[in-house]
Amino acid sequence: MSDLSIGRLSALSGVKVPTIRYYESIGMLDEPPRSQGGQRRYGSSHLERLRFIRHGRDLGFGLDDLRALQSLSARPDQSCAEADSIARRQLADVERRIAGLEAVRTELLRMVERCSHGVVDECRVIQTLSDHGLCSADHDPAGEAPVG
Amino acid sequence: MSDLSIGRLSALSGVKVPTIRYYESIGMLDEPPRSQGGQRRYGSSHLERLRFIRHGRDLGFGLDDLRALQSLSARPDQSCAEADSIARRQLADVERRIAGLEAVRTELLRMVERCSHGVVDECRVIQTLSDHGLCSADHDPAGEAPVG
DNA sequence: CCTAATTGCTATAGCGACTAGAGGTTCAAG
DNA sequence: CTTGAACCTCTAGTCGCTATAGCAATTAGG
Repeated sequence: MSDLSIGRLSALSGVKVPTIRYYESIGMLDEPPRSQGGQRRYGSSHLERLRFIRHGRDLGFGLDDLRALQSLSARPDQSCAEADSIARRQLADVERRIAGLEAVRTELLRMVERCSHGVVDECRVIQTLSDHGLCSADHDPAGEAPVG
Repeated sequence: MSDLSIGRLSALSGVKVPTIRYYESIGMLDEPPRSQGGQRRYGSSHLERLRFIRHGRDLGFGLDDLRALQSLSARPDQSCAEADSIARRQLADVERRIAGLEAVRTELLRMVERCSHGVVDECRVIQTLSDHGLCSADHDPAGEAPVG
């Protein structure tokens, strides 16, 4: 119990102050005790939890997944099959997004390489956007999500 | 002027009906004339515009970028330098996101490969999330955005 | 002990790019 | 002329924050 202010918790966890309060508001993080003046005072368990969340977010997990993983880790005797399946699902999603982005990258490269740097009328960038038929690869639905 | 209903326009462009109305509401797409009963009736210029938007969105461009590119293409005599720079910026962004996702993929692979499929207490998936120190690579801020 | 700067508080609204739902109206085929 | 699919508007919700406003508490220096 290290009695951290929200600012120190933020610095130690790498999670921004408003984000910490947001996590509390949606039930991702336990409400901490308060100082006499009403300011939040955190302990080491909060820091651990926030680091877990931060790391999971960096890996692209959604908050719902992290909630599920968190509640699993509170029951250490259970099978980790569910954790495994969440992680595999996330892996598949990341691989799908990479594949989509690779196709997009290829087409963007073609666009900028062929741009003759002349006038808009002959601009490959705009021509290509106007006519999907000019594309080679398929770069259709790929996927999106946070990655940072 | 082919007098398309919003449903036919949607089918021909690959953009969903509510999305077409949304584009109109934010000024991405001109307001079409209406039938006597008040239903939207589109012409071929709307179809072209929507295909342009759709293709650009597939490539990850934001609506603001597409607005800029669209207004450039309305002035065909100008230099395409700005179009080129928008496309290059988008390319750089895509490459940054790919790099981030590759790092994430590597770590997710490590997680699931090392999972012994036992109990949660020994689960690599949860252990890894709990302790960033177990990671090899950096998989920090990478980037996010739609990818199509 | 006093003050000033920093940090904290709540509450609300906004971001991007849609998506979903309710509850009603118009259109086109038969 | 009926029927049912497609259309209409409007509002609210999604996800994961981020920003702003207008205060109150804490803390470091003198």
